[in-house]
Amino acid sequence: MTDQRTTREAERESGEDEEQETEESAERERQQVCPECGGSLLEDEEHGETVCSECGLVVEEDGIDRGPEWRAFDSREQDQKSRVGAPTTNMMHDKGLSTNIGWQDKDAYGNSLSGRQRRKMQRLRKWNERFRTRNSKERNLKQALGEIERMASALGLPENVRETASVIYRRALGEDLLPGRSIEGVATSALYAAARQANTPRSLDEVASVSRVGRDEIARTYRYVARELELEVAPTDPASYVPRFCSELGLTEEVERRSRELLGAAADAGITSGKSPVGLAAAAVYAAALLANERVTQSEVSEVASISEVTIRNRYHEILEAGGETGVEA
DNA sequence: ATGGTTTTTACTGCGTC
DNA sequence: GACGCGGTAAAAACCAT
Repeated sequence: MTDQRTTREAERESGEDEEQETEESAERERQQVCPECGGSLLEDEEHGETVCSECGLVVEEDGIDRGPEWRAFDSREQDQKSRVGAPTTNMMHDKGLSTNIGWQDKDAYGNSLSGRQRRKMQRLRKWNERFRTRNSKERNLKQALGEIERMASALGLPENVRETASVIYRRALGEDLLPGRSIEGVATSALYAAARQANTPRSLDEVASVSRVGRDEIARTYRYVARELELEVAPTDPASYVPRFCSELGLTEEVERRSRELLGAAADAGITSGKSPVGLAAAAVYAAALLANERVTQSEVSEVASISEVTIRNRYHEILEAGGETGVEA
């Protein structure tokens, strides 16, 4: 120990080269000795640091945490997140490999069971049945979650939306809302609802464009699911479309801010009710860009908002009228 | 199913680059 | 002359009843 320190210090004084330095630090790490005071080092796995027990010097940060990188809150999530799950469970149900417990309370020799044994078998039967039915739902769920994942990524929706969509889907599954409806349709509806709830809405058309089912079915299923699950989905706030439109059109924050002002003024003037939120947002963005002298054409806006130019024209006249009276002017 | 409202489609005229 | 914009009429879509 003392020898090592002295030789190291000697090296340092005699002008070390780079290679020697890195080699030396690697050695230090291996030997678990603090470079400052020579005390022994402790690994703090939770913070991913290696710390000196004597002087508290942090030798190494961002170490490798060898624990799981996720947490599972229930068994379903554990299944979903596990990276070692065998695919055989998927096949079991279909291949008839699952266990069946006979209903006769007889043992292998045909003798009747004692009351104690009978009760035990009843419990086993119950749980076996629970797990079996759960398995079929599980497979259903996997497919749906895959779809949600795919569509969310195609629509550029963030993690939390996928999370919410999954939760909604599971609830639908749990409440037996699936029979008579396609997995696709319900999955899409869940995603649509989740996007709205997270204030990053996508229009029905946008959602339909990445889904395997048509818009009408999505709308129908969505209504049904939303009603059955009593999802509280507030009418979409037009302002929640603004950031996306602005960024897709390459407009500045200034435009974004003004768009919100205009929408606020329009809401106060009471001209927003009954109008499509997308149309209002698109019109506000267009108007705001005009006021801020940033060049955008109506057709460009209609493109990103997937709304007709006519609607933009109609709305933005109304908006400017309302905005002008409320003090937002050019 | 129906009627009222909103949005879309399609077309036309006007001004500008 | 193409393009952006505005307006209009009729059709389609939407929504509550």
